[in-house]
Amino acid sequence: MSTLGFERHNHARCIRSAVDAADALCATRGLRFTPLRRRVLELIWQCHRPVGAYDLLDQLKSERDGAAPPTAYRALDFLMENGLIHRIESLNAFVGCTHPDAPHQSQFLICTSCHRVAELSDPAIERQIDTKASGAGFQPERQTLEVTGTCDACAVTR
Amino acid sequence: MSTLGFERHNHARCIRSAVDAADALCATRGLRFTPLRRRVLELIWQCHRPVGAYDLLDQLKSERDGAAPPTAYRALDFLMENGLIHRIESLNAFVGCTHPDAPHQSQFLICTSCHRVAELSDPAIERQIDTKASGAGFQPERQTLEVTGTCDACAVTR
DNA sequence: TTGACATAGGTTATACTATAACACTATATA
DNA sequence: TATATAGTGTTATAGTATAACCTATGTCAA
Repeated sequence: MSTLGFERHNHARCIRSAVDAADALCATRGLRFTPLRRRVLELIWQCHRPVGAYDLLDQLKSERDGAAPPTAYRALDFLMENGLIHRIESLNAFVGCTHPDAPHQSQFLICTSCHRVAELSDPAIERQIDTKASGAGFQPERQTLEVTGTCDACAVTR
Repeated sequence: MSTLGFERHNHARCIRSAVDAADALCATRGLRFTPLRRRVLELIWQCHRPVGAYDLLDQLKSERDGAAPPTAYRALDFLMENGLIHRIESLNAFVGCTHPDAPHQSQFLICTSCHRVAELSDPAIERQIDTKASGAGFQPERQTLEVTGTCDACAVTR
């Protein structure tokens, strides 16, 4: 089974399991998974496309009074710090992490046609980058890999 | 000799050679390397730190009347389209390309201490990413790899 | 040489993204 | 239940990028 996220799947279950996983993870780590943080994570998981902070904010505004940029950004910061979402740097947008339990670097395939993204999570690539950086006398801390192109589905229907 | 850019070097010559190379490249390709574009490239090469568009703009404003955001962004677009500079996505900033002659993907080491960056340009990593993406049914077009951490010099003097 | 076209740059306005700072509330726990 | 800490509300502002329209300049064919 592919874990790439471009394939068809039961999305309602997909959202639920992401939120449940976050719930469990927060419980384990003693983190406060507040209604706002939970809601923001749900909104991000509505689709496999990266969501902008202000798109999120628009939604939050329609649901609660007085939502303002910090409302969104603080929740996003919490979710990022705890590995529940990733930031796609090249899009200034956020996407749910598909395996928040295992620490890993940010690796994404981004389809420029349907705008869906898939998390790559290739430990071999991660290691190779790490090795190369270290070999150059650099102490690597965080990697961001973003590959744009065309996903399977979009290539077929072209 | 390392090509990583963190080491000491004759920087005046470094700028000059970058601009000369750009000159030659534009001549070869029939591109118009206008005074504005040349100046923006020079400003970017003033240091090996990524430069923000508005830092650049401040400098341009002090040199020419009526410089406005589009003044900077258009020159930056030209330089990027032609591989003379790269955009560091995680910093919203721009840095000179160290080998604009050879097509390659964006690979950077970014020191969070001194804020200098070095271009990695590792074809093996590039290939591995390409292979992995293709294997997942994705047609890769552009790769962006950004590694943050601590450079050699900063690690020593800590 | 001149006119037509395309490219580059000037100018104004605005959209989009993110954070600072301070007040208030909720929660955890001693 | 007092206290400390974390979370959120609220207002303001900083930082990044593009749209749209206009003028100037370079290019090239007739």
